[in-house]
Formats: sequence, structure tokens, C-alpha cells
Amino acid sequence: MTHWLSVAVQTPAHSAVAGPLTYRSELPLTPGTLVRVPFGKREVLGIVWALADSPAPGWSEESSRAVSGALDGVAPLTSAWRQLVEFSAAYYQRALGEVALAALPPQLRDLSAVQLARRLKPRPIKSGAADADGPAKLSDPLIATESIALNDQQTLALAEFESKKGPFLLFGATGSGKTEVYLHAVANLLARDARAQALVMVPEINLTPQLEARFRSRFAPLYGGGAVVSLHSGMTNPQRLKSWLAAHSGAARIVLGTRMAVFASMPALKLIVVDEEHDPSYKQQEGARYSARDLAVYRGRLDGAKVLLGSATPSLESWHQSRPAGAGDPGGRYVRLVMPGRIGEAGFPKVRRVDMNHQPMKTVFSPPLLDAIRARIARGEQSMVFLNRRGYAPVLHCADCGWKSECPHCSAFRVFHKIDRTLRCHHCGFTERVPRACPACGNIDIAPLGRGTERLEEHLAELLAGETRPDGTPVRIARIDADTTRLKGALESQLAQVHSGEVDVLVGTQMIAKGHDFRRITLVAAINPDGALFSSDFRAPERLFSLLMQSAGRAGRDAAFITAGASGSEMWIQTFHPTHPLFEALKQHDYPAFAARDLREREAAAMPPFSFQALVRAEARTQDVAQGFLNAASAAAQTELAALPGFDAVMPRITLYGAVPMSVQRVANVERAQMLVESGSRSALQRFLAAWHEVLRQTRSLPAHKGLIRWAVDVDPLTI
DNA sequence: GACTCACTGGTC
DNA sequence: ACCAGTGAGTCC
Repeated sequence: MTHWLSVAVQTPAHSAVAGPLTYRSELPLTPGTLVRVPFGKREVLGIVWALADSPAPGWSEESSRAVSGALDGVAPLTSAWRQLVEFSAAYYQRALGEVALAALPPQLRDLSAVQLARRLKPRPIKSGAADADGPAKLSDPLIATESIALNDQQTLALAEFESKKGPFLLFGATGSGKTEVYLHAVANLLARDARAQALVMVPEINLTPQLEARFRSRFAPLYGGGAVVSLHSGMTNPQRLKSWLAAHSGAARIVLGTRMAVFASMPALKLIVVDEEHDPSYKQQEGARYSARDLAVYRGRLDGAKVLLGSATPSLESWHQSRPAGAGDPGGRYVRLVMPGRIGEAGFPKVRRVDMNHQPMKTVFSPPLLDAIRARIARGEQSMVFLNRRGYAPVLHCADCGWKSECPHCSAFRVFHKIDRTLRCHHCGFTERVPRACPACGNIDIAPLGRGTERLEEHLAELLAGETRPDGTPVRIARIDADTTRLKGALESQLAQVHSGEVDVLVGTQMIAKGHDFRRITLVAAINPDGALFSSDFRAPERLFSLLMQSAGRAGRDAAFITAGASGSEMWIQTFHPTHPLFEALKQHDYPAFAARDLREREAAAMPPFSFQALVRAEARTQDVAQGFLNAASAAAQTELAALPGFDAVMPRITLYGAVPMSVQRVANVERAQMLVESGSRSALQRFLAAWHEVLRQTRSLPAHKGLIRWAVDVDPLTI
């Protein structure tokens, strides 16, 4: 008997085949089944999305093509998983098939049914080799099976978590023991329900190894080594497939991963933890631009899983959403759990502001900060200095003719990297040797302008030359940024050097402020954080506050390393605006004060979370074509959509701004423009975007916009 | 989005 | 003759 199946395959939303395609099948395959189908001249992976009654409109029984085969051995994806994908595709304005196929491990796309069957077979264990997946031995001294007893605030937070439905926002200071609460929540769930699975997400790949170690040591002894798996883009394709299959089959009880893990197939999902929920890394920045944190909350509802977001500096969206009810305000949808205190005796570091208005012109390290660093070197303590700019200098400049090291392909300067004497474009990757003389006028006196971490390290080495450690050996300075950690394993080995005390002063970008626990550091300094105070990006202060709080949290986590007679750990801020409220709030370690003030400003300016935004971006060879397309699509929206049923209520709630060049308007010789769409109503914005999609497609096909390379929508953008 | 194919201009 | 690069068209 012939059956008709609606199958999702990887096709983009702006093509003619945006939705699922209809295929013939001799077997009645259930929705969610993975299949291989002929697609043009290729055979591709597809997912049976629904049963259909007949061929697609305009297609006959003969012209339709038949499913090549099903990937039996892999259970069909659940209805909840398909609903999550469907929602994501609709909400973020992408094709269903694109989101669905991108959510699967890449290797699943390449393998034939036979190859997959081979992968699914349990492989023989090599004799002599350790069985990495078997239950760990309880006698293993490295494995601590006992869970750590919770303190009062952790116990209270966990009790409220267990007794309510959520979603929850766990607001806990750095060092308040959030991870231990996650571990207990997972342990309770797994003990209570023999099938239940938990998903734990972290923002960055760098943070997965230590998290995995912690979860593995706690849960492998109880549930076996295979019970904990990771999912992130740093894994090889075979590793990813293996983890994915373990999660999909239910064998893995705990999945740890980055944002992509939000789409992991977990048939018995009962708990989702999103650690550092404020982190911008949760927002995908290409393809389907989803927010894994927001999808986690939605997925919790679909799967009947509890959702626990955690942060010391929550996103203002989540903070606002967890506000308690007040006069005339029903309150937010999230339950706020608060853990204000820090574990241990160390306490919070003292925040010290240096008024740079009172320092000599062009001071990089103010004398009081230098003295404080010197004192720590003398005591054998570590300091950490960070600057949000890598390389030696952001620009090379000719004082004679005014030439600057512009990238020939982008509207940006190439950064001077002294170590290999190159000029590198951080946008397109274009790299050249540093010219001996000015390429424009031949002047040999070309000089670096501004400074990055590389130059900061060099400068600091000069300033601290001659300083000695307590044992009389010279001071040691190290740098950690994307340039020094390019090689695999480099970050780990550099962190290990810091941990073992081989480094006295650590220089780096914000990557050193995230997550890594430097127990011996008693001084953290932000060299030049002012840029974010008056940025055109309304989220810049939020990011700065979070970064500074996290950095402060790096200092003095272990009181044992604060030597006798020392003043305790300190966070130093060099600023021209020492009385800025952001720094006042930081000094008091008062996130709620910062959040209240920033939320008031956002509300007054009708910005998120009090309004909802989307961006349409367009790329073309010329700025005119890119902007022309956007403005034409905007005009068409006003005329065409207003006539749609129900849109008389939608259109007045939508604000369409004019097309503008993006902040870096040209990258790799492609001009980029964008247009902002805003609404006070999320559903109005959603309805508008869904309908506008077709208008954008039609506008694109007009001869006037022939030069357009591509366009895409970014819903809930992080930067505009 | 991934792929094919036709066409381009450059080089040996 | 042989390519890399590119733009247009196709995909139930």
C-alpha cells in the first residue's frame, strides 16, 4: 500500500521549497522517523514530520519520489522534540528543515543506514584498555561519591525549587555555591525517577571540562560512566554522534553542553539547568539565530521539565521576568531564588576606583595600581589585569600623511600583532606582513596607535622590571587571550601554570574573567572599562557590570592564599567616571541596585525587556542595493500587510525604522545594512514577521534588487 | 543550504 | 586545455 509522508529536509526559508516535502513510502512510517530521501540528484537525510493524504499540490503519484529507506535502529524523535523545532523555526523566522537538520549531529547526515547500523553495534572492548564507559569503581580515590552538605541558603533555595513549578531564576553571588545546588537538584531527580534525564548548559566550550569533571565524579559512581555525556561544537563528529545517540536512547541521564545542546533529543527530559544564563554566548550568531536560554524555558513547558536559570548577574530580561508581584503588578513568570552570601571566609573583594582625571595624560597603569601590584608580587600573591582588546595595537598609523592600517576588504582597521609582525583583520582574517615604511608616502616612521593585551603585557614587563618575588626570583608575567590559546590544549596548560603559582601577573582579555577559578589571585584590575558606559549599544552597561562582577569574583576565593598582613583581595577600576552609578553599584556588590536603575532607563526609553525587537539584515556588493532592498521591503509591508485580515490591529503596534549601514558596514568586500523592527507586543511582532517574510521574498525577486546577496532576520538581537 | 552547471577570465 | 571563481537555477 502507498503512504504519503511529509518529510523535513535541509532547505532554507527563502527558497522555493521552504516547508516539508511530500514523499511516497510503501511502509507507514511514524512521525519523527529518520529517513533517507532522494533530493534532486542527491540523497539526503530527512525527518518524517507528518503523515499526508496525497502528493503535494501540483504533484502526481508518478512524479512524486519514494523514500529510500528509514534509519531503523534510531527511535523516532518525540513529538515534544518536533514541537520545539517547529516553534524555533517559526519564532526565529527560519525554515523548519533547516532548524531540524541543524539540530541533529552532523555525522547522522553523512552516514548511510548500513554505516549507522555499524555505529550502533556495541564495539568490542579492547583487552587491557580501560573501559571508559563502564561504571566507575567506587574504590577509585579520585571519585568522591558523597555529595557536599548544603548550607542554609542553598537548602532554602533547593527546597523552594523542589516545591514549586518554576521556571526559576537562581540569583546567587559568585562563590555562593550555585553549582552545588544544580548538582543536588539533578541528584534528587535521578534518585526519584529511574528514567529521568537532565540537561545542564554552560555558555562556553572552555567551561565544559571542569563542569564535566564535577558531574562525572558525582554521578558516574552511582549511574555508570555512560550516564554523563557532553555535547558541544569542540567535539569531533564521531564523539558528537555517540553522545547524541546516548541521550536519544535514554542511556545518558545527564547531558552537559553549550547552546546547541538545547536541541539534544532527550525522551525523558525532566530538568534543564542554564548556568550563567545572562551570557551572550547563548544566542546563536549565524544561521537560525536562536537564544538557547529562551528555548530552554519553552522546552521545559513542552517536555514537562523544570527549568533552572542561574547567574550572579542575571540578564535584565530574566531579572524583570522574576520580579515579585507588587501594587498593580502581577509580577513576573519566573520564581526568583536568592543566595546572597559567599561561601568561606574570603568575603567579597574590595572595589577600588582610580580617578584617571587626576593621573598624568596617557597613563596606562596608574601609580597606585602599580604599587598595589608590586606589593602583591612581593608577598607572593597573584594579580590579574584585563583589557578587552587583543593584539599589540588596534591601528598602525603614519604621522606624516595620516595613513592608517585599514583592511582593503572591510571597513575596519587591521590590528598590529607584534609577535609575528603582521597586520591582521579581525573581521575577514586578511593578514599581511607589517610594511617597513608607510605604504602611502614611504615615511619609515609608522607607529602603533592605542594598545591591546600584547602591548599591555610588554608595557607592564617594563614597569615591573626588577621586581622580585619573596624568594628573590624575578617577577613572571603571562598573557592569556585568543592569540595565545589558538592551539588545542594551550588554554588548559596556561591555566595550569597560573594555578600552580608559576605566574605572578596575568594579562588577558575577558576570557580570563569567565568561569576559571584562580584561587591565588588577590587583585583584579580593569584597565580601561569606560567605553561601555556611554556606548550606543544599550546592553553595553549590562555586559560591563556582569564582566566586572565576574572578574571580582575571580579574586580571593580561597582565604588561605591571602597572606597575613595583607589587606584582602581587591578589584581595581581605572576610570574617568569614578562616580558613575554603575561603579557605585559594583562597589556595593549590589546587582539589584544596578538592575533597578538600568531597568528604569530601559522602561523610559521603551527598550527591551519593555519592548521587543527584530533586525533584518541584508548583504550586497553596494550599500545602495542592500539598503534599497530593505527600504523597499519596508514600504511593501506598509501597503500589502495592512490589507491582511486582523492586521489593522497589528500594524499600528509595529515601528519600522529606516535601513542603516551596520556598524562594520563592509566585511570581505560585502556591504551590509540592517533595519530595526520594534513592537511593545511580542505577539504583534511575531505576527508581523511571519507575514512580512513572504513580502521580503517577493521584494528580493524583483529585478531592482538583483544585486542582493542574502537577507536574514534576527529576532531578539543582542546588539543593534 | 548544498549542490550542479554554465560561463568567465586567467594561465600554461 | 585546464583550472579557480562566480552567479543562476534546482530541489517533493
